[in-house]
Amino acid sequence: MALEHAILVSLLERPGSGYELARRFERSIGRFWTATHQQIYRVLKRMEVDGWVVAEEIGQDRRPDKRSFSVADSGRRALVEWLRAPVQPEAVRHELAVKIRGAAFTDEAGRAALISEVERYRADHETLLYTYVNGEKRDFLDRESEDVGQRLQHVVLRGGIAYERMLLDWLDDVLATLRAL
Amino acid sequence: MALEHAILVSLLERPGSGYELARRFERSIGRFWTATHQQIYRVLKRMEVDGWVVAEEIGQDRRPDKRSFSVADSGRRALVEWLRAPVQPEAVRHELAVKIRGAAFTDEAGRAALISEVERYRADHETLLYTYVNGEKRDFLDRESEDVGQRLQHVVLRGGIAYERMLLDWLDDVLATLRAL
DNA sequence: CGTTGCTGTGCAACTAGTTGCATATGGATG
DNA sequence: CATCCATATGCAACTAGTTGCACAGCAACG
Repeated sequence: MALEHAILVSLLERPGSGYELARRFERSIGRFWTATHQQIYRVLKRMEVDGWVVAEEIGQDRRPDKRSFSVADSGRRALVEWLRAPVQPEAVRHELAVKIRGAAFTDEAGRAALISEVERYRADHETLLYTYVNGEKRDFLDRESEDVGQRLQHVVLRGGIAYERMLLDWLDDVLATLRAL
Repeated sequence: MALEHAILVSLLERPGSGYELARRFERSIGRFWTATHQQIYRVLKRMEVDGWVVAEEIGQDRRPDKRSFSVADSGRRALVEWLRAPVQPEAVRHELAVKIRGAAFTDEAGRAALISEVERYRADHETLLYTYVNGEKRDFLDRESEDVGQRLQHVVLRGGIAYERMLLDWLDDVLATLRAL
């Protein structure tokens, strides 16, 4: 598993509570590793038991108290060790591709419905691309003065942007192909 | 889940045994939906119980007997219905991106090891790209004369090619960034 | 003052997927 | 003749991830 390690990276970048982590997984980290808050709390508990992270109770005035987590030495060592291990081959699950090949086995109306779905999917990813591009403009203005962490976050974001651009081009190809059937 | 549906598409394209399906999932279908033979046999059994597929016993001379599956009417209806449903947002799990951001928290030797890993990963995907491109040349010579199924398979393959090209470009960016740290 | 909404934490049950193992036929290699 | 490889099917145990639900504080709105 790598959720532990994604959490370690996120907490090393900045300590935070389970709730804050969950919100980060909806945004930045979640672009390449999704997780729900339930899963995060469960894994966080295990990591605390294993001594990878330590919690600090923080009482808050206008909000419920929270437990802010930081990475302990053994957690950092675990991360460094994991970084050295070979990258596991990804488990690809691209539902849309299955549906496109499945379109050969439905009727005209079914294909029309799929075209609508692809259009909606394309619009969502176009929005996502703009979000990324705006985030890049906002957070990575001056490439020369970036520190190590920022450079690495930036190159990962550039990957997201490249992916979304490639996806939009391909979706146009898909739409043209479906419409021409 | 969509493994059922991926199997339905594969069996509609051509009936086959669990073993044959497993081999297809290592190649064509597995480019966008991975599954092991154990999982396939289990799901296939459930699909048979549900009446989505029917098996035919085939005795073979030089090989163990096999059970060849075809899609039944109710399976085809289930697929058509699923095709109409909205595409679920993908659960992204991109381990390499986590490792790249994690590289901020290791030492020089750790980053060197990561660079080697990225190089290996890049070489693997370059090989994969050549496999796709060769497959395209072999199977999709004459775009005008393609039937519906081939056109759809081809557009999905073009997606795989576009993805691999984008990935290689990005990995070069990653390598340059890591080396310049 | 009731509802909605954000912050904050978590359990329980379920589903999907992985890993390790088992078994059998028969061809090819050394 | 033993071993390895490809074909062929499957169980059992485990791990990871999803879904549904619950509870609590406090602020803002009407």
